[in-house]
Amino acid sequence: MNYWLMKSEPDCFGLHHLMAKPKHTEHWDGVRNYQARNFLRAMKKGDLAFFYHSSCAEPGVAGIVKIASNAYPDHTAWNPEGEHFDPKSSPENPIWYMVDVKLEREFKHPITLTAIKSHPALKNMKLVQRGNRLSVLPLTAKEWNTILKMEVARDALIK
DNA sequence: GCCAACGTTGGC
DNA sequence: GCCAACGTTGGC
Repeated sequence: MNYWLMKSEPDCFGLHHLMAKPKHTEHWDGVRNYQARNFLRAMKKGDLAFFYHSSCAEPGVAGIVKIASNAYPDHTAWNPEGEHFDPKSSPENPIWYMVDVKLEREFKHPITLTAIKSHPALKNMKLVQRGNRLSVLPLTAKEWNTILKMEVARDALIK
């Protein structure tokens, strides 16, 4: 079991868009960065990932998704009309990959980037390191559990 | 909208 | 292989 963090802009495809899909499942397409692609290919069906909202008013972890498939070729790279077209990729020689994700649950209260940055146990997270721009990145089990505990603690605080 | 950080491209 | 130019990401 591995843990991941996947970024998306909520205006484009947020957690609620995923919730609206049949079976709360959708493919995670459009990754066009080799390092992020390699992480996608390292994913195994059954892994868990945080759904992270980026480039919005309050960036942070919005919920949890389960990786619902192993990686397979991203066919959106083959559509010349599509936003994510890449002429270098073909069905015979796919460059880009995607996985299916299924929404597990939405956090009652998102864990904001500010909260993540201020937590001492998370200072080595890839997310908060200098110049990080990867849209898919791995988490340690410790980082995963720390964020889960932050959600519980925040919930208790508000009650 | 600004800008820092990074990846990619292409000339040499 | 080097590196300048350019495009993109994403927080602020």
